[in-house]
Amino acid sequence: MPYDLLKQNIKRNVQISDNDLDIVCSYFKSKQIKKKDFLLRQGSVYKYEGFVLEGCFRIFTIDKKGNENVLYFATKDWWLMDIDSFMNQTPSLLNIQALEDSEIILINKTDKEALYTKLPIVEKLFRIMSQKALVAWQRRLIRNHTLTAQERYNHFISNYPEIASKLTDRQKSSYLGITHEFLSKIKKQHKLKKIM
Amino acid sequence: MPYDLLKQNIKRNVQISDNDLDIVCSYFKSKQIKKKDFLLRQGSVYKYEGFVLEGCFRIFTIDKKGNENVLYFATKDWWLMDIDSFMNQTPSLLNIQALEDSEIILINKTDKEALYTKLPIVEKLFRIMSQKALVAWQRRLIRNHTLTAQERYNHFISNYPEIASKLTDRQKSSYLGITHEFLSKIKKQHKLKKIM
DNA sequence: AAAAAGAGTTGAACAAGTTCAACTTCACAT
DNA sequence: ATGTGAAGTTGAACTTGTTCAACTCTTTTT
Repeated sequence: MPYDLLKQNIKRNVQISDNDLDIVCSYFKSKQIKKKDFLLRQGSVYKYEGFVLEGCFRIFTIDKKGNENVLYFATKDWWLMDIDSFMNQTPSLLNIQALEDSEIILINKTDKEALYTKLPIVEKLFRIMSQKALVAWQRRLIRNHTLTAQERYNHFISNYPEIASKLTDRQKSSYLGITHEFLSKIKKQHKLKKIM
Repeated sequence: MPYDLLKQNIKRNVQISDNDLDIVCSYFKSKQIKKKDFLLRQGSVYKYEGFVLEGCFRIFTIDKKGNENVLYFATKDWWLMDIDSFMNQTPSLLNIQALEDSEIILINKTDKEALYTKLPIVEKLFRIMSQKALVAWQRRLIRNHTLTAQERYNHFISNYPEIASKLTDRQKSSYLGITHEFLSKIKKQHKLKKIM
């Protein structure tokens, strides 16, 4: 049952019949992605919305100075969407890159629109998912305003240990909005505190 | 037609019949709020979702150190929602306060659920609105990571001049995630640059 | 197995933003 | 009209985080 993970994920958000679940699943197609390959590159249009079955992705932008800025990571059981580009079919500001060999399932825009029409419950599903995501983004912004880099680092590794364990320090620092040099110093401080 | 503003707002997001629009509007009740009064206080449960007809609100948290942290402002034609508290009917982390005498229209949770069931288009409406909001939050986080306080200030006042004009510098600084003293210094720098 | 590239660490000098305290200016309630 | 409190300004000392360069340690590529 390769789609079991997707089904469980959906059931956590809406009440849906097994039959409808099967219909939803039938719209998705599986895809393997090799480590370091891109699912999407800045400037091109995002044609698929995805759900990660296995592996790990980073979603990031590159600013004018050439710095990479990670918006978020997506591992097993996470949705991969570039809402802006997907919804409006405009060039994306984001890159989506696999950090390890990964497997995802994809749905394209036309099929998704069809699915919304065929099964109104899907509309509700994405409404609820989007609202939950919105809350998460708001909380992250508050953390960025109120916590120090040290505190944000601690929050990240204790709240997302599975993801953190797959990442290099450079990737973590990019997500936290600090330089990798400073993250290194934070970790040293942390160790010193433990010893004392 | 006091609900014209709401109707126009909705029509910008979904195609909807005038009849359905009237039904949607009939679920909202108007409320006047005096300057400095709270629509919601941290710790209480948010029972209504609102749409601003006139005036201005600030949505903010107070952290452990006692600092106020503005998440966003809402003026005329903006939605006022504390999604987390409203969706799950749990105590809110947010405060919503009127910055001037204001008028909003409200819908309560039970009625909103009823509306979702009665008119599936409303489900689509809020799905689309949430997704658009999500994009805006992601972009704001990127700006926070990549821009200096100076640049964020410039971005804010040039992108939201109407809102900015209603705010004190303290409120702006709280939204930008800096101290009001530093904002004052930024403005001075800015003026000096203009002169030279 | 060697070479090359990427990842982490460290230090010194620097820049960005904060804190605190003192002062000025403005709004508005009485 | 006046007093009071909130809003804005400024400076000095401070903290947090950056930059750049040098070095080490792994990984990956060949």
